[in-house]
This record gives sequence, structure tokens and C-alpha cells, in this order.
Amino acid sequence: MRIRAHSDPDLAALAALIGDPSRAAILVALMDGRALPAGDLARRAGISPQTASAHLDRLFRGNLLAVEVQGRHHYYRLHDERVARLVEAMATIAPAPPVRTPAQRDAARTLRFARTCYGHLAGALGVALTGAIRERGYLNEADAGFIVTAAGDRWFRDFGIDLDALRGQRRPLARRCLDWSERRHHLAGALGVAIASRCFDNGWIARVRDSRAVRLTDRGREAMRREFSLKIDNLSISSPN
Amino acid sequence: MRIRAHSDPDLAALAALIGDPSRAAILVALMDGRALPAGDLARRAGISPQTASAHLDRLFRGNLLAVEVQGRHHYYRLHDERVARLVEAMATIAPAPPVRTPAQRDAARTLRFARTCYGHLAGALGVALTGAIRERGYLNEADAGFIVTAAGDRWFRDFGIDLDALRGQRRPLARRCLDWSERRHHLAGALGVAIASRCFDNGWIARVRDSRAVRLTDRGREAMRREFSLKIDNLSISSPN
DNA sequence: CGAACATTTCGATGCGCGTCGAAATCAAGC
DNA sequence: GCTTGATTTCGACGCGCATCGAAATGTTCG
Repeated sequence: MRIRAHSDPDLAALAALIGDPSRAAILVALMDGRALPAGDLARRAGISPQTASAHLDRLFRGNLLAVEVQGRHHYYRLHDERVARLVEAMATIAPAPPVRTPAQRDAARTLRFARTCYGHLAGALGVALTGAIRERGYLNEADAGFIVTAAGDRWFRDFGIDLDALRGQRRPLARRCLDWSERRHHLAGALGVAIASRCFDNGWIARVRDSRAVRLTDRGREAMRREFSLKIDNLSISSPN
Repeated sequence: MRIRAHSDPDLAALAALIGDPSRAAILVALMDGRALPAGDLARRAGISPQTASAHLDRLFRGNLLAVEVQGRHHYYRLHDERVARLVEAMATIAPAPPVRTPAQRDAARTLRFARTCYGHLAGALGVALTGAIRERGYLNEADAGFIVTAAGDRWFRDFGIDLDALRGQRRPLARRCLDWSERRHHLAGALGVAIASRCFDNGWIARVRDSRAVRLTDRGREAMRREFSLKIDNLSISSPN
């Protein structure tokens, strides 16, 4: 006789869905929140288009992905920000894969330093930036995330962010996201995305090819010091306090 | 040529570990934080002892379980509170399993109403209790969890909780835990465990046999109304605000 | 309409692994 | 020391499923 906790949610089904190397690679490739065509995902996961198609279908039916069809292209993206948060949470516990080559060491270091996560900034840079913004009293902690203070309201507008437009969106304004490499929270939500966008626009950061990683430009390094008192040497960050 | 994000943590390995029905059942059985012997876990998961042994070994080597040997018994428990939080996070997204029998409907309702989660209270009751405590200003939100206020300090001591002893522990005092059935946070950490213990000791709640679920006793129903202004009819909870 | 391309469907192959029976190991108690 | 019980190890079976080749479907463009 089998005694099973029937009434619990079906953990195993969800975990098994993520627990295939190819499907996990697809999810990771979509972690920055963009929508990518099926063929592209097949290439990134290192599998044939047929195989990827089957995986994408399973992920879609499992409510982990959403799909948007544009002509002959099928663009897949994470179904939900909750999916991104789950993947981050798992990455916090998951073992680091064995590092084989010096090139991989570099790639790992670059990724830990700064990357995009569902459109906002993560990694050491994302955590440090969030810390600096909190230091200055622009954000306060709240239940589900952060609250923009009056001082923050002024500052974000000066920074070129249309807070009213962001508040009008359905997605939460300022949410916490657990950083797997730093194991601390960083700023997510519409505001987090907007800040990352401004940093891209200003030429402070730039995407690394074929990766979620971003690198800090020289102008960005200067700006971090000027705007946030963040001293950044190569890949290490120190703040005044 | 395979393009893989080598530098990301090995999601797939972790997810595959959880993604087997038997192993997931084992993890769920341990979700209340207790340590159970291998044979017991085999029975709960509905598999033979040999099979369970293999699964337990894999979960142990994957750092999801810890084991304590006492004589001929091997007691397994979740390795970490982080593991419990991950399982809860997955349950928040995981699909509800198809309900077949009326008995399962009842079991599911009971479980959603109140259960233990790593030693503290979860479910509708856990969330409502946490809300009531916050309402009264005994807890404030903070970065990683809750902070006990001065008023809360007095109240918890009156309630029979030795806060100093709890603060001396390595585990955090008052932490947030996301509730999969209510999709809101409830109180976890040493304080959460202590409150649940007091509720058990006072005869307010009692464990349901072979389940993580707990039921509210008549005395408990009265106490919830008296101490927290929570009006509880059968399985529904309403608060004054 | 026909060629090129993206994606999916179908079918077949092969491997990984969950499963249990049998037996070994280890501890406890009479 | 022998029996009982808990757990693990070994070995073998069988199913599920990830994978790819071949071909079908759908779309864009000339």
C-alpha cells in the first residue's frame, strides 16, 4: 500500500521538468527575460531543433514558458517572473559545475560580477548598486519588496526614470530578487529594469556576447564612483562604509 | 558545437534530484523539520527499503539531506532550512495534483488550513497568526525577515517564550517563509518554531496522524479569538480589519 | 507558384535509472 | 551466540524518455 501525500502540490513533476540538462539550459538562456526563437534556443542548449521543439513544448505545457508566434518564428520566454525567481532560488543551492578550463574560470567570474536577470542587474554589481541606493535612503524595505521614498522619488526622476509610467504597469514596481552568486537581495521589478536600461543607455554597462553577463565600461566605472561612491577595481567592489 | 553556460550553477543536477516522485515524497515527508528513520521514509514514499536507501544516499550526497546514525536506525532530515525554503518555493509554482477522491479533497483542505513547515506553523492559520502578530506591532519587516519590537519583546515573554535563549541559537530568530498555499509570507525561524511549540503545549493545535497537517482544537479556536482576535469557523479565518 | 527557412511531427534507437528480489552488514536483545 | 530487525549492497529487469533522421507543416520572399 502506498501512502503518499496526495494533497501536496506535484513537486516531482515540476522538478523533473527543470531537471533535464537541455531544458535547464533553455531556462537559463531565458533568465534575462528576453524572448528567443526556438532555433536560437536549440543552438544555445546544444541540441537539434527537433529535440528543442519537444522540450519547449513540455516547458510550455508545464507553464514555465510562454510563446509568442511571429510569422515563422516562435519566440519563447519565461512564463512568469516567478519562474525566474525559482530558477534563481535553485541556483543558490545548486552545486557549482566543475571548472575545467581557464576560459571557464573567467566566464564564471565575469558572470558573478555582473549579469542581467529578467531585465534587471544582478551579481556583485547589482547587489552593490542596490546597497548604495538603500544607503542613500532612496528605498525602504517592505513586505514584498522595496518602497520608493520621497527622496528616492526625486532622485529616480532626475536619473531619467518615469516613475508614473512604471507605477501604471501591472508588474510590481520594486521587488527583491535573491542573487545566487552573492546570496543577497538585489533590486528587481519595473524599477530594477528601468535602472538597468538607463545604465545601458548611458553606456555604463554593455552586454557580453552570447551570455547573460554584462561588463562595466570605463565610463560606467567612473559613473559608479561619481553617482554611488562605489569604488570598483577590475572585478572587485568596495563601498565607503 | 555545444554552447553551454558552463559558468552557471548546475541547475539540472539539483532539479533532477528532486524530480523523482519517490525522492520528492521523501523531501515532503521531512518538510516539518523532523528526522525520520529510513524505513519510515520508505513506507511514506510507498517504496521498498532498498529503493529508499538508494534515494536517501543520492539526496545525502546532493547535500539535500543530513543523516544521523543511532544504533541500527538511520535518521534522515533536511540538510538545511534553505532546502525547506526551496521546496516551499517550488510548491508555490508546482501544479496541484489531480484530485480523485473526496477523501483527498478533505486532506488537501486540511493541509491548506494549517500544517507544520520546518517546525513552524504554515497554511492559512500560520499566515493569519503572523498577520495578527504584525497588526499588533510585535514584529516589523526587515531585510532578511522580521524584527521583534519592544512591545513584541514583552508580549513574547509573557507568552512563555525565552527570547534570550532563542537569540543565542545559530539559526535566525525571525525569518520569512513563503507559504505555497496562501502565497504570502508567514513567520519562520527560531521564534516561529517556539510559537508553534507553545501552541502545541497549550493544546491549541494537534498533529494529524501521518501528515504534516495540524488541526485547531476547540481550546485553540477560543484562544485564537481571545489572544489574536481571529475568528475561525471550521476552516475559514477572518480577522477584524 | 516555387525556393528557402523555421518549426513541428513521426518513428526508431539507445541509454539511464527507478525498481525489486536476494543476500550481506550491522546493531540490539534475550 | 543466535535471532530479530534495520539498513545497505549487488544484480537484473524493464520502462521512460532524450535524442536524432526523415518528412510534414507553415511562412516569407521573389
